[in-house]
Amino acid sequence: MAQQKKMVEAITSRDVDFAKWYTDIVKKAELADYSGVKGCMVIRPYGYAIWENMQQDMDKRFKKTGHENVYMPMFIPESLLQREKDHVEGFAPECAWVTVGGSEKLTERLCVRPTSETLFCEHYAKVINSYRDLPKLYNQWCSVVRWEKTTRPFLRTSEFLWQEGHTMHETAQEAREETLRMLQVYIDFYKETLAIPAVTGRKTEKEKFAGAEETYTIEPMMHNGVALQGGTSHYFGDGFARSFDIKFAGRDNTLQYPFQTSWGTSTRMIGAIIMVHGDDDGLVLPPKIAPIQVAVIPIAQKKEGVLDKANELRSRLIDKDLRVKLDDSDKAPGWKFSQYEMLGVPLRIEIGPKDIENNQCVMVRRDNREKMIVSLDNIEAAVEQALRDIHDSMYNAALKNLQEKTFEARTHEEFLDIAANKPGFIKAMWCGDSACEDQLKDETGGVKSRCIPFAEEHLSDVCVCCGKPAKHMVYWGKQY
RNA sequence: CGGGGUGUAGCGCAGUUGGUAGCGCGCCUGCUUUGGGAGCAGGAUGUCGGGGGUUCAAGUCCCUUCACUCCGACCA
Repeated sequence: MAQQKKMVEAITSRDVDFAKWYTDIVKKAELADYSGVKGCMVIRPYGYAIWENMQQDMDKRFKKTGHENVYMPMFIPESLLQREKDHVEGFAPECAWVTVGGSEKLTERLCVRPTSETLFCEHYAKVINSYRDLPKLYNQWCSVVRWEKTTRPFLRTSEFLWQEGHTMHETAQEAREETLRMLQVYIDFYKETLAIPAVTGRKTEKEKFAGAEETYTIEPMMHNGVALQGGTSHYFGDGFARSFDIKFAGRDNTLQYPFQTSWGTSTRMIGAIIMVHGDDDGLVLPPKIAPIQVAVIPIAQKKEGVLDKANELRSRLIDKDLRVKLDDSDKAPGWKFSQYEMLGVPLRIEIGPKDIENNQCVMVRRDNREKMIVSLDNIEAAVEQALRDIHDSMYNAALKNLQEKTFEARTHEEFLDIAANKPGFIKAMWCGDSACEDQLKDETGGVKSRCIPFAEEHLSDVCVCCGKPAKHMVYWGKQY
């Protein structure tokens, strides 16, 4: 066999051109396609199946923590949006507006929701009257629109799918606990489901959400060392409640303002999966969310008994609730191997006449190409074990990348040197002044504070930028 | 929003001094194949991104729009 004579659908190497590699995978793994609508993408069945699997997993976690799903309107009247000053200032530049309905010009224009805090608040004002109505733990699955200047599939599109949780609590303490609880849900989801490790912590004043008192973030690192804000959880205090006049009668029979949180993750996570786990042969999907977990490839399938055996194998695995595809198309086996690698299918099983003779099959892991000859007697257990192993290996490989690309800077020169020469995160001390964040960003061409981690280390006494006494250790890095 | 690039068959591309549309892959049919992107034979496929202009004649020149992409400024 002439090996790889024609790489028909070859993709750009990850190390040669990361950006092109990324879009190649989006297209060739059939995750999404460009549409005729500026800045918007078509999420194709395979990409949407990944999103559905993520949704199901997260939704269970939200329900387990006591949340209920609701649906709010997709339009926000301008007057409603303007109720909270910081919020509207933050979002005004990226709002899309509806000004005409039918042929009538609207008396008040409608914003296509960029996020739904204001709508939740308007509703909460009606349904919260007593401390007995609290907490309100709502979540919404929907799409939102942000008029972005430049877009990239999954990472930044004008419209994107997401979930937004919005909760109201009797006390600040409870709301703060909720903010951190949901951040932890995200951290667990990233680790247990997406096999993605991340740095987490609190955003600086400069980087926090418009209208929030505190913003917490999960920041996974992509293979090339660039960060992606992977999910955020906000504590609002009672600021929105005051702006929207949400009041409840407390246990002491006084009128009080409730305390609020919101938290969100989006289809951007699909971008993270691509850039954390993918390689030069295509996508590599974490088994938990892979639309196809096992691809069964029959060899010499026209030979007597091969397809029967392959079908039997498929049925046995499906009985274990595994997502299995048996590809009995008349493509050559080598073509199928490459195709399912491109699609990131975690496990491939080859079964041919020789295997059947020996009551075995060949199992090949997508993540490390390891080939295993496995007896058909307890193939179910072997597959389930392999999928667990794949998940763990993927997580560990991503963790290794994160650790190897995290550096410490103690001086200004050191910081600039690392920023210029070593892609990744930089740990460095900071005085707390946003002017230093601005300066470092300018000097480095885009390195920004990612977060103040929960467990800060003491690297030195002074700010890496201005030399004044340091208040915090901050993770810094470029972001998508 | 500034600077570059691209738009021709499903995909990737070629198309010269303007002269009537081409290649590879894929697709369809048949036969042979099957353990890393199979072989042979036959076949189908185009508003040349849209609009306007110059010309006897425009994929090609001019104007104008739209979309995509990369690099900056702004952001889930």
